[in-house]
Amino acid sequence: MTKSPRFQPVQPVRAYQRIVEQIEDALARGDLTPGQRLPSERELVAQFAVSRSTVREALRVLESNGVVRSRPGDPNGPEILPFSSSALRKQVARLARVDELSLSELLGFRMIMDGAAIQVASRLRTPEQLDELEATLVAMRDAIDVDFDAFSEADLAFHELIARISRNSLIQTCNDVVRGVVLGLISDKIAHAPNSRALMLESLHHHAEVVDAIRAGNGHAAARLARQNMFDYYAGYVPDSEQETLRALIED
Amino acid sequence: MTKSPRFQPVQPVRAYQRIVEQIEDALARGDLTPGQRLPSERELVAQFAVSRSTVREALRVLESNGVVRSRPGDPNGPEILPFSSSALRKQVARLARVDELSLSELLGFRMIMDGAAIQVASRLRTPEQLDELEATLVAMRDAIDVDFDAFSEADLAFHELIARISRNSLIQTCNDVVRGVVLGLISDKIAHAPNSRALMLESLHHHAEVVDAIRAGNGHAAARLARQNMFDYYAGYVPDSEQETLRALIED
DNA sequence: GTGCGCCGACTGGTCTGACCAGTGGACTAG
DNA sequence: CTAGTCCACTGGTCAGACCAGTCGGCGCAC
Repeated sequence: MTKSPRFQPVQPVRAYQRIVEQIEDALARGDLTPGQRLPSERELVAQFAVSRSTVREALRVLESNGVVRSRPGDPNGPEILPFSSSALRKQVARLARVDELSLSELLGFRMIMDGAAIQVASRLRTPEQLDELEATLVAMRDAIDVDFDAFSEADLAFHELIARISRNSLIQTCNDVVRGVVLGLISDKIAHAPNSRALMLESLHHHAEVVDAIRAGNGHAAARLARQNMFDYYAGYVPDSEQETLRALIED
Repeated sequence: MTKSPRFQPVQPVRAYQRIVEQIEDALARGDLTPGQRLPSERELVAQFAVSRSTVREALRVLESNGVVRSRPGDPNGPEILPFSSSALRKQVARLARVDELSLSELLGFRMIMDGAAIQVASRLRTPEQLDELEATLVAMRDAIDVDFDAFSEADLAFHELIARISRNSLIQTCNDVVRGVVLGLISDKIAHAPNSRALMLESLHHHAEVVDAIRAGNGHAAARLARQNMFDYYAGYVPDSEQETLRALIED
C-alpha cells in the first residue's frame, strides 16, 4: 500500500500575501537589511503591478509584524526595522488576555525558565561576567533609593545579563517577553504597594545570594534561590488556590 | 527635585489601528468570542464610519495576527478564530530566518526547556499520567514501522504530554513553537537520512529511559537523559564548532 | 412531500482615481 | 555659509466600481 498523497487544504492566495512573502524572502536572503528603505507605496505599485490598496494591505501586515514602519511624508519610504521582541510580546500578551493564560502560569514559566538559565549560567560564566553580575547588584541597590521603575530596570538588567551568560538569545527573548507581559498585568499594583521598599530590599538580598551561589559554582542552589526569589516577589498577586502549584516549583 | 514627567513619543494613531484596538478589546472583554462572526466589511464601514480600505487594513492586521479569518463570498462575515500558536510560530520562524537565531541556539533552548519540563513533570506526575507516558512509548514503537512522519508525530505526542503533566501551557506552547521551527529547518534532511530507522530506535530507547527515571522519581536523571537524547538526535545537523556548546548543556 | 438544481443577493478581493496634511531636501536670500 | 522658504512627494483616507465566488432559498421535477 502506497502512502496517501496528503492533500493540502486549498485556499486562494491573496495578492497582498504574495507581496508580503516576496518582501520577507528578500529579508531572509539578506537582499533587504534593517535600516534600509522600501520604495514608496506608489513605486511598489509599479514594481508589483497591483493597486495601491493591495500594496498597503501588505504593508499593514508587515507593519503589524514589526518588519517595517511607515511614516507619512517621509520621502525615503517605509523603513525596514531590526527585529525586536515587541511583536512576540504582543502575541503572548494577547494569549494572556484571552485568559487562556493565568498570571500563575506566566510566573511558573518564569520560575522554570529563569532557574534553568541561572543553572546554565553558573556553569558557563567567566570571571569577568561574575564581576558584571556584581555590578548589576550595586546598580540595583542604588536604584532602590530612586523609585520602583528604576529598580525594575536594574532587575531587568540582571536577568538579561544572566540570559546573555547562558549564551542563548532565545532564553533572553523569552524572558523579555514573559517579563513584559507579567509586568503589564501587575505593574500598577506593585508600584502602589505600601511596603515596596522592603520588597525591593528583600529582592536585592535574594539576588545577592544567587550571585554567591553562582560564584561558588553551585548551579542547583543558585537556581533554587532564583525560583524562591521570584515566588516571594510575585506570589502575593496570585490567587491563594494557585500559590501551592507555584510553591511546588521552588524545589527541584 | 521632582521626577521628570516622562514624555511619551507622540505618533499619530491611524484610523485602522483604532479599529483593531476596538475589536481586540471586545475580544478581551469577552464581547466577542471565537467562533462568532464579525459583520461584513460593508457593515463595518457603516459602524466605524470609515472607508472600506481602512476597514480592510484593520482586518488584514487582525488576520495576520491570527485573530480572524476572512473568506470571500461567506455571507456570515469574517470569523473570530480561537487562539493558536501558529502566529507565535511565525514570529519565531521569522526571528530564525533573519539568522539572528542559529539551529544550535534553537536546540540549546529545547534542551534546556525540555529538561526543565521533564524535571517538573517527574515531580507532579500522577500514576495515571505515568501510564499515559508508557502508552506514548508503545505508539512510538509502532510508528517506527510506518514512516518518519508517523514517528515524528508520536514523538510530538510524548513531548506534549510532558508539557501537560508539568501543568503549564506556556511550556507546551513554547515547545510546540520551537519544535516546529527546528523541524522546518531540517525535517527534509532528517527524512532522507540513510540510517533513519536506527536513529528512531535509539531515540525510542532514550525515551524509555526517561520514562523509567520519571517513574523512579529521579527528576535529575530524567532531565539529563532527555537532554542527551535531544543532543544525539539533532547534533549531526549542527556545525562541529557549535556542538561543544550544546554538549556542555547535557550535564546539569 | 421530497429532493434537486438553479439563481440572485451578497461576500470579500482588487482596482482606479482623488484629496489632504505632513515631511524633508533643495533652493534661495541674506 | 547659514537660515529660511518652498514644493515635490509621502503616506492616510476616502468614494465608487467591477469581478469571482459562496450560500441560502426558491421553484421545479419526480
